[in-house]
Amino acid sequence: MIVEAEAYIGEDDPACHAAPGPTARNAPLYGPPGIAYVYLNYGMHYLVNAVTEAEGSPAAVLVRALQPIDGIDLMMKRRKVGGRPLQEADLCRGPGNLTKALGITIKENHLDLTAGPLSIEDRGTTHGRVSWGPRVGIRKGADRPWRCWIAGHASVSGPRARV
DNA sequence: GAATGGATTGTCT
DNA sequence: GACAATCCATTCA
Repeated sequence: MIVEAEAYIGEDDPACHAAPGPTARNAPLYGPPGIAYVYLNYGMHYLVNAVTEAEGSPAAVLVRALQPIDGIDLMMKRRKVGGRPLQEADLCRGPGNLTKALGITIKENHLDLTAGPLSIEDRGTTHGRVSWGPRVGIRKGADRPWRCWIAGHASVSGPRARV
């Protein structure tokens, strides 16, 4: 279950990967909505986006955190680094962690999110109140309040619990 | 052809 | 609270 996400909308958004215009890397953003856009950042973390449609502009939603529901054993195995115990709520806490827990790599780029092994579905329910605020971890365009998360949820990323 | 910086995380002090 | 790890697309010469 997705508990945290950020929107990156259009070439006007300096933090959006589409800001420099169409390139080989951000090509999925210019394709049809409902497609996964995966890329590697900081040389070590894969981040997964859902390509959306925003009045004709290239746009995507970055999936930042999930609450694990199924396959927790497998996630534990993938995330396990040291011998330290791993909290269930931490398995998919943060955009880099969740791709690791789900085994998402660059191979999942451009996958159809409406079908197939990697998909997102609307279950029509929200577990808690949704808060909105500024996006995390970016330098440009940090003023846009395009991050949303479930208030107080244990799997929401960030240095401190946000409400 | 070479340099630069980023939508992060875990570890160390 | 600060910093290293590490790769690829873009930018500059």
